[in-house]
Amino acid sequence: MLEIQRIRAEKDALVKGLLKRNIQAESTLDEILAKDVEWRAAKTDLDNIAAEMNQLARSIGDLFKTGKQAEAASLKERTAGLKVKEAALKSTVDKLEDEITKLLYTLPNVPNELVPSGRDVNDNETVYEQGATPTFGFDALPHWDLAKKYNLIDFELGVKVTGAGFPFYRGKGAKLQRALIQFFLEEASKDGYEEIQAPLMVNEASGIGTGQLPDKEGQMYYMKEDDFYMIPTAEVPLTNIYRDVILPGPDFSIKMCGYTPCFRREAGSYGKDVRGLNRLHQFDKVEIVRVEHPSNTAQALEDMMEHVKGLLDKLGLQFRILRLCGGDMGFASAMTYDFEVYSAAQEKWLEVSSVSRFDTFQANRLKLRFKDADKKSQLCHTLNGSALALPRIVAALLENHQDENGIVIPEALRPYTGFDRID
RNA sequence: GGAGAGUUGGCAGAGUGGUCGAUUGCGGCAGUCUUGAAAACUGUUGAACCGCGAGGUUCCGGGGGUUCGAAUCCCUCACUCUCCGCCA
Repeated sequence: MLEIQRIRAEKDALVKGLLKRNIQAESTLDEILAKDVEWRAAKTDLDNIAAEMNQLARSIGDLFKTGKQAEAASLKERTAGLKVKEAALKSTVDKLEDEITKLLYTLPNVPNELVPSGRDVNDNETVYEQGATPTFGFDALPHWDLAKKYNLIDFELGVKVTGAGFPFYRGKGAKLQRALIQFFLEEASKDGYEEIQAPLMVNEASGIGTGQLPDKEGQMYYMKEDDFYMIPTAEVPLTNIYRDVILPGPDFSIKMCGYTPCFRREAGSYGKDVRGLNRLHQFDKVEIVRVEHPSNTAQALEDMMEHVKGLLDKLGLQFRILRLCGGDMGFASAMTYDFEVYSAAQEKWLEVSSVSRFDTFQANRLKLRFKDADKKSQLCHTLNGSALALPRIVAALLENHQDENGIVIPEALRPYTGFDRID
């Protein structure tokens, strides 16, 4: 959520920035500012009346103590009128606050200056590419065929036991999952991220903190009896560790990582995009999350990119990095890099990681602050990224490392799998 | 699931209707002393909002109520702890 102070101070810049998302925000911002002026006026009046009432109450107390009942009674009468006024102003103030907050919730984050304007995936900027498309002397199979052929993943069994999008991984398929998780976690640890095991369900306040709520509750599985939400990503519990936290000083850099299954309802998805591992309701992911001083955010984002690059490099996958255009970025992001691996058999790019900086957008909701050198509270910056999401990595590994008799496990992964081939 | 007890500032913990945003201790910060540190002593130390400022307002788990006045009384919800039951 954008800060009201920022809208007061730099409305024009925000309008310009949001244009990159193809959002005409001027009228909304003007409406917010108009309500803000109204709110401040009403708030001042309310405060003054409250001050007057406090004063009267004190006087009445004194009069009672000194036995001047009659005078006290006459003062009491004066408070009656004030009470009515106070109630009216209070409801005006509350209403305005509510309206302003609702409007603020509708506004996405303002893109960083590096973000290109644009409408959709076609306007994304490729900033890096590595690796070559593998060539096969035979008909390369898509991963769902490979998974069946080598008995790695059973989608139909998942449908029987739960439903579509909840596959079973078996044998070497299951071991490969476990190896990847272990590999990703170890690599993150080497880069200084603290490993954390987090709850897989969160409460409503946490959902609001990271921006899943309100509005996007349809994307999360919900436990009605207990009012819990299944996490769609480890970002939610990890970032919410720092909800309502004020860090004591300006010198901090918090790096966390965690493996969790992720649960997504994916309402509205359909067609070939959901084939095989491309889109699941439950999948595994290692997430990296950072809380940074605003002056360190740009560097932190670059560090995270390098980390993810290292992972894909070690897995021997062809990949590219895109800087997303305004229209393709997530709601809370100020800048996002997407990592895509090339799926040789499907002949298309698959998104395997998304690394984003949110600046103060999440921190404002979370009330995550630090004390600067002047002991003043300032909002922290948050960042996060997948490092990495498993399903599409598995898809790419199977497809790109296949030969006629099986699948070759990349060197870096062998210490974790304990085998070098699937066949 | 049953019964009971709680929820107060970074932590511990007072406070049962009137200058209480809150005694005190610990912790933090600053200073005195010291070559330096520790100890001791002194001072200081919650957050948000409005205001150029002076200052004002709000917050004692959340919400509502009683009252001139609520941390304190009432209602309600949430959460935590203890004991019993069940159980990985």
